[in-house]
Amino acid sequence: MTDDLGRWADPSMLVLASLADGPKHGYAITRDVADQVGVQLGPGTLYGAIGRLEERGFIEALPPEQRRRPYRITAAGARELAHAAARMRDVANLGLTRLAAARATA
Amino acid sequence: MTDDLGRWADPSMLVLASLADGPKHGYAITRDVADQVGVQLGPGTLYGAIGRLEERGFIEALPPEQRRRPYRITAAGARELAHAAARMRDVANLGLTRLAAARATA
DNA sequence: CCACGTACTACACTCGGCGTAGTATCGTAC
DNA sequence: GTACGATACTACGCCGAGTGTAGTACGTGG
Repeated sequence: MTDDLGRWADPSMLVLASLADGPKHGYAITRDVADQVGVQLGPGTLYGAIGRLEERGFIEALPPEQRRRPYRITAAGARELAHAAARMRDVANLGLTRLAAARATA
Repeated sequence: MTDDLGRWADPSMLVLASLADGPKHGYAITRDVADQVGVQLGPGTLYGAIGRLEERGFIEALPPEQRRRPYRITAAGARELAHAAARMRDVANLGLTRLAAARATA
C-alpha cells in the first residue's frame, strides 16, 4: 500500500496521465510517475495496467525500438482520461469542501 | 465496473467524503454518495469499506439507533481525507494539464 | 397481516494490485 | 572479451478489495 488510505488513484490513471505527455515505453512511464507523483510502480503493476489499457483501446503500441516497447495514448484514451480526471477532481473537491465546512461549523 | 476506466475513486474515499459532511449510518451514506457522485454502492462494497476504515481508525461507530449503525469521521480520518483528496486533485490536474498541452502542441 | 422500503449481515467470486524471480540487452570499464 | 550494473521487460502467484446475491429483520402503511 502506497498510502494509508488505499489508493487515491489507480495505476491505470497514472499511466494514462503519463502518456498524455507524449509516447513513452514502460520503464520511462515508471520514472515519469515516480518523478511527478512520487509513486513507484512495480513491473507487475505497471505492465498489468498497460495491458488492460491497451486491451480497452485507451493506449496503442508503437513499433518497438530495440527492446523498448513504446505506447501512445489514443483519442479514446484521451477522452477517458479527461472524463475520469474531471470526476476525480470533483470528488476530491467535494471532500475538501465538506472538510472545510465541517471545520467552520465546529 | 462503474466506469470504463476502472475506479477513479475508491469506495473508501467516497465513504470518508460522505462522513465529512457529518455522521451517517451505512444506508444514508449509500444515498448520499449516489446523490452527490452518482455512484451506487452495493452492500458488500459499502460495509466492506466501512469495516476497513474503522479498523484503520479513520471512522468510529456511534451508539446504534434502532437498527441503524451510525459512523463518524475521526480526526485521523479527516487528516487522511484532506491528504488523499489533495493528492487526488493533483493527479487529476496533472492529467488535465497534460491533455490540454498535448492538444495545444498538436 | 402482508407488502414494501429500510438497514444490515453473510458469503462467494473475480480481478486488479503488487512483489519476486527470471531473462535479455546495452554500455562501460577493466 | 568478459564481467558487471543499469535498462527493459516477461512470467507467475498471492492476497485483498470490489462487487453481486441472498438472506434477515424491523418498521410502516394499506
